[in-house]
Amino acid sequence: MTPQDQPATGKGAETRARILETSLRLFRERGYDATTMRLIAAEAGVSVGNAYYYFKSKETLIQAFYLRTHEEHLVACVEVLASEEGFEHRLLGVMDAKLRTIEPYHRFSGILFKTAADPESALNPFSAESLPTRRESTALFARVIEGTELKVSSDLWAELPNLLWIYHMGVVLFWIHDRSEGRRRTHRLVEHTVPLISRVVRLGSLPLLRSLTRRSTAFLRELRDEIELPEASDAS
Amino acid sequence: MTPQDQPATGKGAETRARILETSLRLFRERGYDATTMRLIAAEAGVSVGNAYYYFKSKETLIQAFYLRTHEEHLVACVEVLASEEGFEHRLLGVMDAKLRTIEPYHRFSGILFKTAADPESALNPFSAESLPTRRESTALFARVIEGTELKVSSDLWAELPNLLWIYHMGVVLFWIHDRSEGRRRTHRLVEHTVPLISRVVRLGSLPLLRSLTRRSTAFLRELRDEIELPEASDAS
DNA sequence: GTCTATAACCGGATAGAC
DNA sequence: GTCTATCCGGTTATAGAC
Repeated sequence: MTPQDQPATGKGAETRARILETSLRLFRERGYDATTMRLIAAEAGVSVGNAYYYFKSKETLIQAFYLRTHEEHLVACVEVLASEEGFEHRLLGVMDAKLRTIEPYHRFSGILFKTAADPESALNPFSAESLPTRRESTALFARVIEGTELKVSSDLWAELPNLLWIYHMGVVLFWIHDRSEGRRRTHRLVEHTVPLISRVVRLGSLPLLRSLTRRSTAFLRELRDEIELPEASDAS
Repeated sequence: MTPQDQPATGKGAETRARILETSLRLFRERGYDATTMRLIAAEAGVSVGNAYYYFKSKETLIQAFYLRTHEEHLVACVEVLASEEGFEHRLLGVMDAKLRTIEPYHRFSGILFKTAADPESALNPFSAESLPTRRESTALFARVIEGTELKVSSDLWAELPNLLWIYHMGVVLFWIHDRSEGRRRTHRLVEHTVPLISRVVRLGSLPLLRSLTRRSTAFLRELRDEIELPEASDAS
């Protein structure tokens, strides 16, 4: 139906790609607000109406950006995940890869979180529409803990990928607001919090903390089920 | 100079108030987007240009909303903070008061926090412009721990208000995305996490976790200083 | 110097012709 | 699938009234 999702392989696919590339370049170069739809259209050599034929709104272009950086992140993680074995090194590597992947877009990141914070927007990472992407992203963190020496209880093991995904969202939030040169503060944050997480996770297995861990994971699981199941409200 | 901050006590003060009340009412009734500046002006019985004379942008109206709910929250906390003595009860009371205060605005909270999330915006809670409000809000959490039986090391004690403020921001973020009836999920989240925080804080004093706590609080303090000092960059 | 009103401008989005 | 013309709403310029 709409040519707005999978460009498939028609003639217009090339036009679509041209508009997308142009807009991402302009976002990088001039930021989001300064990049008007009229400018994107002009630079891509199409009319405004035509740009809207392929992307139903300016925001939609952001979604394309998300997808792209996510894919780039996956690629950037391949090496660490293949070579490193320790939990800390793997997590650190994945987080570093993330920061490196999104850095070129820092200037335009403001708008990202802005739209991401809107509960109405399909772009927000907690929305039902984002579930597939979220699952994929969480799967990455599952790979971080798979095949490591990490010894944790099975209930924590099941929730850990989600917890790490949330942690990673928090880091991105910090990054967005980070005005230090080269995002120095965010890098320090990661370097400091990754070992912290590692230690806390290991501590969670101690008998002393067993009941606390168990209750927390149970609650987490319940919340997650409730949210991921498409509004299976009270009455059937 | 600008009549946009303190209305003082002139004749225009009444006009300003009328515009503000009208817009807040319309936001509640029709949502943010459906409330145009032209409509606000018409309903308030002024011209569009006049509305802009008192509020430099539509966003500014949101700032007024913030201020109002913050003040309402303070009032709503007076009782718990005066009567309760235990840390858990005090924190729970303050969080409950928060949720109760903002609940009437849940419908259009998305847009509110959307603009607040923009790093460029003076409205965002992490901005330099928000420092005074942030300090005030953090002070509220300092009052939560003051005069309780809570026994924690002095370094953690110093950082705890900030940590609780961040926790409270996270809860609000969850609340924004909470579509359950009566915000049931958020309430459960608070009920579950408050005791968890209490337990973790107490555990932090154990010898086993002493070094972990010390290193974390040191890092937190450093980060906070760096952020709160107005960009005291490398070179003087 | 305080306040008000009208007429634009600008950019996101849409309608409808080709 | 592509274009032109147009709408709509936030915002600003400007001219002036009290």
